[in-house]
Amino acid sequence: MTAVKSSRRATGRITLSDVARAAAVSPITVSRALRGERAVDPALVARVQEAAQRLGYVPDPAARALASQRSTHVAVLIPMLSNALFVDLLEAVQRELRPAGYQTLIGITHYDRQEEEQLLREQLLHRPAGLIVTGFDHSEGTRLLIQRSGVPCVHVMEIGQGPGVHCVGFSQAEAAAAMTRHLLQGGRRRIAFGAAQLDPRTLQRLQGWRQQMQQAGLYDAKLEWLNPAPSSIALGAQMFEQMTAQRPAVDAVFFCNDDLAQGALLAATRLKVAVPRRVAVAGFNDLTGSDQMQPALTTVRTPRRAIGEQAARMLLALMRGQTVAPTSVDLGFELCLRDSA
Amino acid sequence: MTAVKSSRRATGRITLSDVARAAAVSPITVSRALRGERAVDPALVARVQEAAQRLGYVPDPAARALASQRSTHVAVLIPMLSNALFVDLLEAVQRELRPAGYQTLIGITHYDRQEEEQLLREQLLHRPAGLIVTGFDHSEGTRLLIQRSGVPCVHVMEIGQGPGVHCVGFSQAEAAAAMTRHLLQGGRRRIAFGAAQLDPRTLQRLQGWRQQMQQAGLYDAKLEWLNPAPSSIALGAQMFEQMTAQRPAVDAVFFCNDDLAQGALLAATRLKVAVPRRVAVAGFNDLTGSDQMQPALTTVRTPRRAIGEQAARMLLALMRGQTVAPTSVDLGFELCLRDSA
DNA sequence: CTGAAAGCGCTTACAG
DNA sequence: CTGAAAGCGCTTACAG
Repeated sequence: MTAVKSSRRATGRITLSDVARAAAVSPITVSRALRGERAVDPALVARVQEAAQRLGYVPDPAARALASQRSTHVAVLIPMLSNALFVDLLEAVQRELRPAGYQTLIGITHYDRQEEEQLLREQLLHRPAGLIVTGFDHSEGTRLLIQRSGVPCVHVMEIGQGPGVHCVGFSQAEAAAAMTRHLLQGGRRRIAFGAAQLDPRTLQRLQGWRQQMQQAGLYDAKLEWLNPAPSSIALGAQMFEQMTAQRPAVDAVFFCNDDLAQGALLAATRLKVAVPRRVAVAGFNDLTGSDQMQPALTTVRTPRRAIGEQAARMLLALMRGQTVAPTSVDLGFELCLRDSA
Repeated sequence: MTAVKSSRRATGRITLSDVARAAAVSPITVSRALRGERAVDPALVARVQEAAQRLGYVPDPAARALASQRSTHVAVLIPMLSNALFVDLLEAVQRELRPAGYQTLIGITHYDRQEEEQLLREQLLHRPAGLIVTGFDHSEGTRLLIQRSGVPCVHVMEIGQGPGVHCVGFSQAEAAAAMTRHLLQGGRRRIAFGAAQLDPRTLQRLQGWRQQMQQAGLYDAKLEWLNPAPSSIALGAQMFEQMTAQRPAVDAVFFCNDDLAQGALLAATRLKVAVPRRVAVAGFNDLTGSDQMQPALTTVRTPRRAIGEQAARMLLALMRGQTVAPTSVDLGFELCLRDSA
């Protein structure tokens, strides 16, 4: 015989007050017991949890967000989903965040700083509990928005921005340098660098290659093959064709991303250019399919799943108000030596 | 000289009341004017809009959701982001929804009906304004949740479920049948069907192939090469190797997805199996890279971007309370004949 | 066409 | 350790 409250705007939803009534405590106590906040009598906590369970109570995210000025959303800003790298990253982030009760709000920036700022502005209206952004190359507006919002933020894919900035990634420049050293050690002298998109991380890889080539006394600006168009298999094929036609002396090409390298290998087959005999080909990221290429692609394996996982965990700690140390986590990389270089 | 309201819990946010004060009307009038709801005196609308603009007012999504029992979120349930198909779909959806003021909440089901139901249950707590789900193969619980929630819903990728169900897609079976007919017309007799994942749409394609083969009097269960593992380039290579070893008489293989077919072409190169001379290879979806393969892959081009766009527009109309006709939109497909078959 | 009142379902800030 | 009151910023339902 329960008296049914019937308001003009009743939603039928089980509320905190319903649980409070069932457990014979005040709504505030229910709120605290369920969130594990402050000290609540363990006996009451048990009673409240039992009642909540029995009634099938689930907190209303909108009400909670309005009252606490903080939602259960985590905004994730990534450049592009068509780069499989970010799909892996995102899946790892979601796998950590969802069980903790957070929803992921994805913003695709298309490698555009203005679009990123606009997206962030929109996301911030939802008062996200946390933020995950790609790299450090942001507009001044973006930087200010992040800072002033006070929302915990973790940067992914890159490392090293001094204290106060939380990040999980690896050194893009060092990874590229390591692959360049491998090519040099293999006896290659005229090692070209093929890059597309020309986003910040690509340029850091370019720097790593440059530095090694200069150190070896082999740097030549003509070996840089840069194209601002989006990275793709087709573009890699096209770049490889042009390169072999215009730079016949090149004995290795290091591509900034595997899709370009895969395209190059397909073009090499078509053009009957012997890989690695005449030209070695190396890629970056170890994307799906690279191990199946003819010859199998030598590349740099990057830990994007681990980055997503660690970044999410770091953010979870920050959102709980904990202090995180170290603030910069370097997850390294691995040379993946196969047959093409 | 404005009097600054200073509450114990002030958030610093510009609110509806601030705009109301500035425009010298009541908050309700501001609410109505800004949403374009009901009839408001055009002069007042202008005054309100001017004030809102000047103060930089943006509505609070949480407050709005709490009061109206409806958020500005649209939940999108898709099987997997590692299938480029769904990335294309998703990008198209976002491109339509974002300018209309809706945020996309992505749920990845991993082709699992129970996970889909769980995700939907979580999403529904956020009172989404709309729902986009993949296909029609849902658990009974999912079906009930959608129905009882009353949230407008559009199904994508498939068509034809009778009235009352909104969908945008194409006939998977017919598309597969068309490719099978092409292979038959090319003189192929022992056409194998290679499939992975075995999700509902893959099985519909299998049906389309079966029906054509039976009609041609060429059906043989041994030609079905089915693997429940996730679709990938590596798996396609492996399946092709096994098939050519165990079914030497096969003169064509029709794969249910391009990644499998790409892997098969790479394996063929490795095994020195002449494509299409000895075995024709066909794929499905025309994914990135298929045009670059050696030989270029013959496949079925599917309109996933158009599907995303149309589905989003249909949903927008439904969310506005409009009636949509027709409720089922068939966007067709296109044979993409290249060199491999 | 416009508004005063009440309410959406939580949490904060203050007391005790 | 627990609670009564007030408030978060909107919209609904009812009047006029």
